[in-house]
Amino acid sequence: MAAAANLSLAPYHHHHHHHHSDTNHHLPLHFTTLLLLPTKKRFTISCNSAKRAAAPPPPPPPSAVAQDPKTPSLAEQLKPLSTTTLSDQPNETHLLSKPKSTWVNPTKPKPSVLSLQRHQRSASYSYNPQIKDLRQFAKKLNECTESDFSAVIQTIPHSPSRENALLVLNNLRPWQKALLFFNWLKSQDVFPMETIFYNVAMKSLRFGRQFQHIEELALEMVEKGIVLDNITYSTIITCAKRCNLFDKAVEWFERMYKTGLMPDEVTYSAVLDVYAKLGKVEEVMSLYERGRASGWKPDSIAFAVLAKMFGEAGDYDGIRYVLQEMKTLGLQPNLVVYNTLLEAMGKAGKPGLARSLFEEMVDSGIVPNEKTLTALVKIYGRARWARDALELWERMRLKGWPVDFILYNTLLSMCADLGLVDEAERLFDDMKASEKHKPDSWSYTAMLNIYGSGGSVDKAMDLFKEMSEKGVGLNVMGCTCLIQCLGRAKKIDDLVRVFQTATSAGVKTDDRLCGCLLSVVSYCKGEDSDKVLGCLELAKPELVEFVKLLSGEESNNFDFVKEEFKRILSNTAVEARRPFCNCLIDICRNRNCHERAHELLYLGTIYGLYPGLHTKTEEEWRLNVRSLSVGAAQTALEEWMGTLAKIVQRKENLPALFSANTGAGTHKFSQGLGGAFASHVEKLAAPFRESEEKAGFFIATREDLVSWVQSKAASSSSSSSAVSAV
DNA sequence: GGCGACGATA
Repeated sequence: MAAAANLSLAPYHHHHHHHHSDTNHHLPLHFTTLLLLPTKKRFTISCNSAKRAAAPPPPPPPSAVAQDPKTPSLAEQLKPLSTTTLSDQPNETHLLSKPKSTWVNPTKPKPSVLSLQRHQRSASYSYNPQIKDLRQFAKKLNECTESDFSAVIQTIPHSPSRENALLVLNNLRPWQKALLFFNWLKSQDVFPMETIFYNVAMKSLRFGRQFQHIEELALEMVEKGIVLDNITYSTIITCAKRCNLFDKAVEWFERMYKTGLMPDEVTYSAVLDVYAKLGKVEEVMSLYERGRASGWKPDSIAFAVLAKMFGEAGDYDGIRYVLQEMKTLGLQPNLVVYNTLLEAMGKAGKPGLARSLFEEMVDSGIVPNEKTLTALVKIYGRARWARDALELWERMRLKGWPVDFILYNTLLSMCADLGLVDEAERLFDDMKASEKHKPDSWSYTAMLNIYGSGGSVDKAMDLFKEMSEKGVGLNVMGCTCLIQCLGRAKKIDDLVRVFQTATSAGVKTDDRLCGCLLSVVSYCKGEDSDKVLGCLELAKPELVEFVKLLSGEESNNFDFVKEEFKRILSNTAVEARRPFCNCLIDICRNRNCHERAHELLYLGTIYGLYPGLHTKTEEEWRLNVRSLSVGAAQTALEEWMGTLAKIVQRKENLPALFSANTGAGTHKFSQGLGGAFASHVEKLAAPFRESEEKAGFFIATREDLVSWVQSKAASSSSSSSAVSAV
């Protein structure tokens, strides 16, 4: 409960006071804050921010509102908002006192911002006794071919009156039919085409994602002088959004803006979503505040949009802002908003707050659905909170909360990530026993992941057989898990068989799978290595070529290797680049090409594959090898020792402490790194010792290191350097 | 007898 209170109380607080103009000092703190700060990580909440944020000063007099003689574009309007003042609570006189305000609709004599027009469904329709016939007719139109259309249209059971025509148009699903019918209506010329006909036709076109056609209709409306209303604009905008034509969506909103039409709540949230999907957080917040200032009361959908946006940005303060705003407006989050907020909390890295928000939701009487639980399971999994995840699962079963495939599979992959083998098996059996949710290829993948990373080759292969028996397709990830497992068990013939089965069944190989094959190559010899390279040859031939180049007899020059390596990396998915480099380094070391291994580590570093490999503070220099393979970590250690030796010899300043972080091996792939590192330290006789307090750390003091370098120089130096030293 | 002209979540 304490955490729940935490969530909603602290208001926004900003640190960036520059740009803070005098003109907006009267606005509530959160308002100006949001408009002024740079997009990324704008806010940090400090503990005392709640105390510092006093009650907002009163709004300015209406005359303080800036005016423009011409109608500027929306972009122009949104930008200067940060230095422009707007009233928080406008009223009618306020608006009428500035007739040129962009947001006043010139076609309407009495603009009412506060009561936005929303269509009243009941009012626009009355009961139509011919509905059955007309629906049947619409069905016939839907099902006929386009060439039969003109014949079928003649069989219309009743006269195409305005209401009848609307009813039919409304029931035409395929956009082609809607467009044909719409054009037919126009050719009949029995009544004038009103806005609603265009809107209904556009709905169908949007369903078919026909933005081109929608835009043509809209331009036709403009040309014929038919009024475009909020429904028209929001249909156009959401269609553009669905077609990923975000610039078009903005363009049409700007157009609407220029006509002076007031957006209603639907248009607001549609446009906010467009800006949010474009990553334009500043614009979203400007528009949000502008809307609020002109009397718009944001609803749950608008807040879901905002929450999603802040979640995507991992912006925790933004999430708090949403909660605060809802509270201010006296709006209780609904299920969707809670789900969005929960997911946002997860993305912002706040599992504890997500958990308390979830409890708050349940306490308020809202029953979680599949999406809620999926979001939460993901969060607990990522936080490695096995206990919370399993307790949640238990609670789901007890309460009979809804489950679906995604939730089941999310639970399974959570078990895979946390190494919960027994629980995963139980869950998998549950799925097999259930009627509705038999394990699918995702479920099998999660199980293959568990058995694969746990080294249970036989169980993994049993699953593989079971899949083909049950007709469940193997996907790339399952294939990768299986191959990794077979590789470690040195069952290379099985590996090749799995690879061939998968590819001939249509599995498209990806760079992760190639990285997995490459890692098998790195620890295989002779014939085995050739077999795996044979698989890799089919998936990524240039990589095999590069492996041959690395161990080739001909002495390749560095620049050539560099160019080839760069070419391969740029044709490789980002997430597979470091694994490639790690494996290639391992391959070099296993083939005694240590020089080349160092070159590859160097190249990997300059291509940004190992960010944070070295960190330096005043007191401590650290080598961070957690994301490196064994060979790469050894290479990095050698490199570091060489550099440190030079620094000692040059008598430059050194910190008191040196450390190497291998990680404690809790992650399934990093196991064994610590041990391998320890033995390499021993081989080099480097003065690092495993830390007793911090698992996964190797420590050396400055004194140890200096004396090691000096003794090494003394023992290994030739007589000439010994002479020069004298 | 009961008619979806506009917006949100994995």
